[in-house]
Amino acid sequence: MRVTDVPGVPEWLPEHLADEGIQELYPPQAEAVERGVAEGESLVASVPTASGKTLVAELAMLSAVASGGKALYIVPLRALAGEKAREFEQFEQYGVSVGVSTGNYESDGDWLGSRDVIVATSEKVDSLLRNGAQWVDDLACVVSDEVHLVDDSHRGPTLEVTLGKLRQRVADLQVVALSATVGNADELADWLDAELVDSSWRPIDLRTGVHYGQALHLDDGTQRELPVGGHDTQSAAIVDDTLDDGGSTLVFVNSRRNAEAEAARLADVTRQHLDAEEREALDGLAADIREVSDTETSDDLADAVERGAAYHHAGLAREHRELVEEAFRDRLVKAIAATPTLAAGVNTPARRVVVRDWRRYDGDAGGMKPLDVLEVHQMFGRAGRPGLDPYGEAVLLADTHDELEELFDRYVYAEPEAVRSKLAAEPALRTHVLATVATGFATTRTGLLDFLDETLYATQTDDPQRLETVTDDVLAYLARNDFLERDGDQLSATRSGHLVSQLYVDPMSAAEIIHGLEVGPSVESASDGDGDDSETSFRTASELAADDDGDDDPDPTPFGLYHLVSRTPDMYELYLRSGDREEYAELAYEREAELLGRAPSEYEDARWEDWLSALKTAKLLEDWASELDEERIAERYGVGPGDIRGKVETAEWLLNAAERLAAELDLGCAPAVRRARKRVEYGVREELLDLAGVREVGRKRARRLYNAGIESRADLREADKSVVLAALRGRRKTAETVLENAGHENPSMEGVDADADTDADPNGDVGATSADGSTDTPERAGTDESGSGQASLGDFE
DNA sequence: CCTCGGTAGCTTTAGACAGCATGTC
DNA sequence: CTAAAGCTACCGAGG
Repeated sequence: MRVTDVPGVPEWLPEHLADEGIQELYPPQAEAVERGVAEGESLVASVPTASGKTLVAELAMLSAVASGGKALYIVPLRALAGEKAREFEQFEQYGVSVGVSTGNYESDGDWLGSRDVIVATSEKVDSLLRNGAQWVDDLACVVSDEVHLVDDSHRGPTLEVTLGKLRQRVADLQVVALSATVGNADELADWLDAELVDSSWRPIDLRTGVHYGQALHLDDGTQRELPVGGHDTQSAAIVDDTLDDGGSTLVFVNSRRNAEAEAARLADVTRQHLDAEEREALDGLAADIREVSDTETSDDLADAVERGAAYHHAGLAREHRELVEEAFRDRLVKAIAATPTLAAGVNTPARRVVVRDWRRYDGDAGGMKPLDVLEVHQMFGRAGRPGLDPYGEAVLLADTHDELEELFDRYVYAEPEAVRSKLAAEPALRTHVLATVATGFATTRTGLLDFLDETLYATQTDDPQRLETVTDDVLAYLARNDFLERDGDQLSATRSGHLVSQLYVDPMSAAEIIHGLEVGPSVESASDGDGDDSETSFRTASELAADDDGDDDPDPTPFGLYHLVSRTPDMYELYLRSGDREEYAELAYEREAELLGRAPSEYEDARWEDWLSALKTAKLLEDWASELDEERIAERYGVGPGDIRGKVETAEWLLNAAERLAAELDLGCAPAVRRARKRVEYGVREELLDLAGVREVGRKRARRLYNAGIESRADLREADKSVVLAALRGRRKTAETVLENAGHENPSMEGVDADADTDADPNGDVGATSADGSTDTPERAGTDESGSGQASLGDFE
């Protein structure tokens, strides 16, 4: 089918596509058009990666926009939202406006409602629905990318419920669901009342197979010699062979450590294939990588990149990942060893894909579990760049002949699994039942069950009772925690229930937070403890005054609050390593007075384990909020820069929720919670909060200013400019901007010289001392560097 | 004394959404 | 129901 023959599409589109080199539709695209995607028909397209799904979505969205409606494109990842929006911006020249909305990014300029095409994550769409976004009623078309993720036990239910709500709210809404090839695309189509295109067609050839011994065994029965030769590993030999042909390779492994070790090995191969120009470019890239973060992770990555290889996993900072992905697309980095981050993320195709590890540790299963066929096929799908590679090749690695045969049966010739809804689980229903009632989607138990009856789960289950049973359990839980009220069949959300729904936290997190804040420190009058009065000194004069006003509950400490939000189901747990149990059990005892709520006993195994794991997270957050540098934190907790950022972000979000809940319930500690949140947000100690609130002043600059005697925003306005300039290490432009942001009358630095007496020595920064800066436990003694941070420690002792 | 290689035993284990209001070194 | 790679400490041989 030619693009000129597509009905319903705006008239400028065929020419635009022709300019892009698209004259003829791919077979699955043509089939989608025949089923009416461009004329408002709902459709499930179950097709391989890179077989033109995006164009199918565009045909649907553009014809919807052309007939006066809006289109919504739902993505599973924030990073994908940006990528998709950039693709759709090609249509802005025809007057189609595009907006993005994710948790950390909102389209600038006009309000979302004025956009024709909106790209958002499923959670953000859910949240927008909960918060009453009006433009939803103008939607004509919704595209759901990677719908097979409804199978995901954590995030799948959100997508499932959100699609259900959109369909219920907007009559005749066109739903275009794009899926990887799955075992039961027909069931998805049934659920969405949609037409089905189920195809395995690909624009470029993908050969799959297994490498065993000295040869690549391919799915068409052929073999291709590929000797391991002098190489250490099969993957190294494959990378070498691919490079001989000018291609790049993606190697999937099952752990971060494996990714790093593999990258180091592959770098020995890739370095042999670099020319002088590439070496120079890679040196520059390595320097950029080191610049991103001062951690071992960052250094190791740079070392590999200098030699033309890289690793990729969630411990990397976002900038790291972006740099690596971009360099790989530019063919500068020749091989990447990656965890599954890369299989699901932004588009990074390679000539060859190697799935080195096909089993992954699963604690619940008690050992290594084989990857799903669907997951392996997703990795395979990264092989072959349309228009650039002549073909793609994806292989698994076998050690034995038996394994060779097993891998062929298990993955090469196997059909992907069926997608199964995970909705009927308490954690999922807890949040969605509350939101469904709070937003008025359902006002009765019957109405709620009717709504749930339209979900994928209901169409798939052979135990219809189960959904009802779990729903009743969840309703009881929500009522018990005062988020919901029941009156016979009637359901209504309480004020706090509404708030919890809008804040988008798990009701169980909210309940834990509320309980912790209400009960307060587990030991009475924590601040009157053992003379080490570290906790009260965090409080400002006005707070102490407030306490004198008859409120005799001590405020929770930041550490107590960090622990509280860290033990919430919304905070991903940090692993306890060997020795950690003892270390954090000791910390739990030392800081017992600060911890909020009832501590579990050491004999309640699972709870105690969670308690300690949360304590580890809390300590990390406290270190961050005590200006400990990234490098030390990464080393101390065995995490990467990406993990630190992730924890901090989640803590910020949950502490914001805690603050709002405290205010709503009149708990009085909202200001203390706010300060704890600000400290995590800025990564500073109490005394820098004011300074770090000035734009362009972060934890480092604030500390330097403070050490130079400038302790507040007001000081900054009246400060001697030469002192400010010296504290900011002589950066005139920065100093001007900072003064301007602080509200200085005349920020100009013209004619000002840095004050030679002001020492901007970074060692003046507070180092590794922990926030209480007092107890001399062995574990801390070694990190207390002589003389560091004297100026500020006084405030804590 | 140092280096290299081999090995036994121990340790560790993927990912990433959301609120709100604006911005690091 | 189900593990395995990588790292470390250690040993012995060779230079």
